[in-house]
Amino acid sequence: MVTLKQLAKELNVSISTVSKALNNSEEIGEDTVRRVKELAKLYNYRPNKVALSLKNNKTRTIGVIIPNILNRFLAKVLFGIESEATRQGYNIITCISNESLDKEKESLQLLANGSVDGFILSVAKESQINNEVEHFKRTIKQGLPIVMFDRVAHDVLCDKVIVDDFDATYNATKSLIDEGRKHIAFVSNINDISVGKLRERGYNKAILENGNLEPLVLKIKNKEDHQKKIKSLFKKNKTIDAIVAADSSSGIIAINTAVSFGLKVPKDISVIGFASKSDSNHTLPKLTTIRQHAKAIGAHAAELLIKRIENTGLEEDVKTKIVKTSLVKNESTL
Amino acid sequence: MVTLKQLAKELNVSISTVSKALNNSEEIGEDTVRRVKELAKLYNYRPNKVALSLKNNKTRTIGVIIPNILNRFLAKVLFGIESEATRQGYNIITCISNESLDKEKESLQLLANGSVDGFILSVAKESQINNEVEHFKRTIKQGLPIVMFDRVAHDVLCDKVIVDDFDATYNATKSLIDEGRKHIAFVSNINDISVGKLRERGYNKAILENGNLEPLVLKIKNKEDHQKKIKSLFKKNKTIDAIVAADSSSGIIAINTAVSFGLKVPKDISVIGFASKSDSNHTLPKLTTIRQHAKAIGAHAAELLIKRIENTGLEEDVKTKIVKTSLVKNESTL
DNA sequence: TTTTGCTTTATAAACGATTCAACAGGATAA
DNA sequence: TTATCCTGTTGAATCGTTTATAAAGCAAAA
Repeated sequence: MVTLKQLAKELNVSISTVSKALNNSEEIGEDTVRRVKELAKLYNYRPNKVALSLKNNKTRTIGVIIPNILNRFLAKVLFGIESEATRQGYNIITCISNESLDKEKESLQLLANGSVDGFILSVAKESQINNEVEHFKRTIKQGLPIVMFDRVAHDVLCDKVIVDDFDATYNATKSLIDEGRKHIAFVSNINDISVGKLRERGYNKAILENGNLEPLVLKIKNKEDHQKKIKSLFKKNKTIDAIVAADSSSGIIAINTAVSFGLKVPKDISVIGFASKSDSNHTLPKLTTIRQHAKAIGAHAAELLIKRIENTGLEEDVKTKIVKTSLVKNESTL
Repeated sequence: MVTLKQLAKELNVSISTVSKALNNSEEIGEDTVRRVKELAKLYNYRPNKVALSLKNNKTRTIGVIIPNILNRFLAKVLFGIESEATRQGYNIITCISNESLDKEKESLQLLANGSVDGFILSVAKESQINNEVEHFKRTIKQGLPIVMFDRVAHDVLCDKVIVDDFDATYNATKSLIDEGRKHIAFVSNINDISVGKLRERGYNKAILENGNLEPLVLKIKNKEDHQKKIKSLFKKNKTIDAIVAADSSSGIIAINTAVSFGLKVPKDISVIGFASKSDSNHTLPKLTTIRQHAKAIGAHAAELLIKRIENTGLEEDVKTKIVKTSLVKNESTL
């Protein structure tokens, strides 16, 4: 990589002259500017990012800590973050916490040494279960802003981007009631995280509001055989005529299980689930889904963080942005 | 963030004394070392990463350019890269090329300014179609090593990690022949990339080796309705009794379509596809899959790159590592 | 002639760390 | 007494930038 020093030497001028010439400073003579720019172009000179970061005490880099990259929703949020960050001239350093509290702590520590200007993260399952938030607070106190998305820690004062989980399942359940469904079950594989609990509450509210219905909730633990549990739900409850799934896997498995049991979807049974577009297009019939607009969530998070990074001093109040879900009617509902 | 300077001032010693004390230098007196370490701990001092990078001309950061983060395989490779990189004390900066040549070029350019020590990437679709490789060569000439995985550019001299795509479909097809299948179709949604072509050739070879069989290939373009195309394949070819799918979507859709047509899987028809574990567990029956060991691929790529970064000078010959697939028999084959 | 002002370029400091070279000051050897 | 050797510490250079300050050269004004 060429440096200012090398250009300066070859041109027989000082380093500062070269720097100023490249930055179109008025101070430098036209002729010199031209000569400098020509040589810089020839050698494809780019200012060294690391040197700039040191000088400016800004890295234009965001640390992103994701619990699980194989989760389609989280992957898509990451995509949104990357897009918006790139658009604004920021890079992202990605760490995967693997749902582990220790890895999450470690990643924060490791990047809070000048590597990044701030963090975007979704809280690891283990951290949520243990309600551990000290590491977040410490990071913020160190002067590094955090934006949390989806799974957030309410006790931490920082910007947040969340989904209207409660309303989403409430509305989905209501739409099934409006279809005339009488035995609506709720299936969840994510009952240990905040988001999962909110979704269950939304379902419950819709069911209980209607005096004639009984809630029926199946909570599946991570280690259990997902297909088996759902199959036995169907076997034990022959009257089920609709399902609200709190996560992508549950929705897909539910629809496939129903079909394999010879049930007609959506004639005999309706299914609504949280899923990405591509996942919902893979089932047959195509799954009616609650779309979370993951990319937009990521973009909002990046936007909020960058704003905060660039407006330190202003100390604005923290914001919570709610990204509304939409119910996309496909073929698995009436 | 505390700096050496601040510690030095508070302790009334020089910066170099503090630095040496923290690095356990023999030169510094015991007592001083203790005092320095205590204060450093109190203030939670961490050496500034940016300053170190500038000094050492090494960032311990890897640039990763991924065509599409929503692809489960690529996401899992990223996971493998991240794990291995973290294990070796490296960070990763992730860029998403979105299958675009321009974005790929841009990302390389943008990070080749001292931000990273090298690159791991899978070639964007557009770059492969146009057979554009100059930007890779330029980067390598600049002194930044590249490791390519999965979709590689054969004309570029660099380390590579690939899958035995040809053998994978060859063996899968043969196993279907051994089951006694007579009408084996090949379905692909990725025919425009190198990997897809290799997979088709493996299938073709197995079919043609057996004198009695006819190849039947369905190539689906990205814009087409995936489900529709596969449905019409079934309708037009009632005798199909097995399917080899070149990509995850095709396999899943094929199995769901077969089931919805009332075919018994695997009694009437077998399906084999490339898929992740979780995707193959979502179909019913569970999809027999060609497993690519994506995480291992990522880990190998990171290992190769780090080795090359740390052994510059040695100028070893470039290596191509082939990670063998395995055929995991689930419930969609006999 | 001297002062003032303008244009253009150079010098130096700073960011935060490491490390080579220098240097006190006391102990030991010659 | 003087040279030599430790021990513990400090100063300065370096990485690649930017930028405030200094300065050089020259023309115009006083």
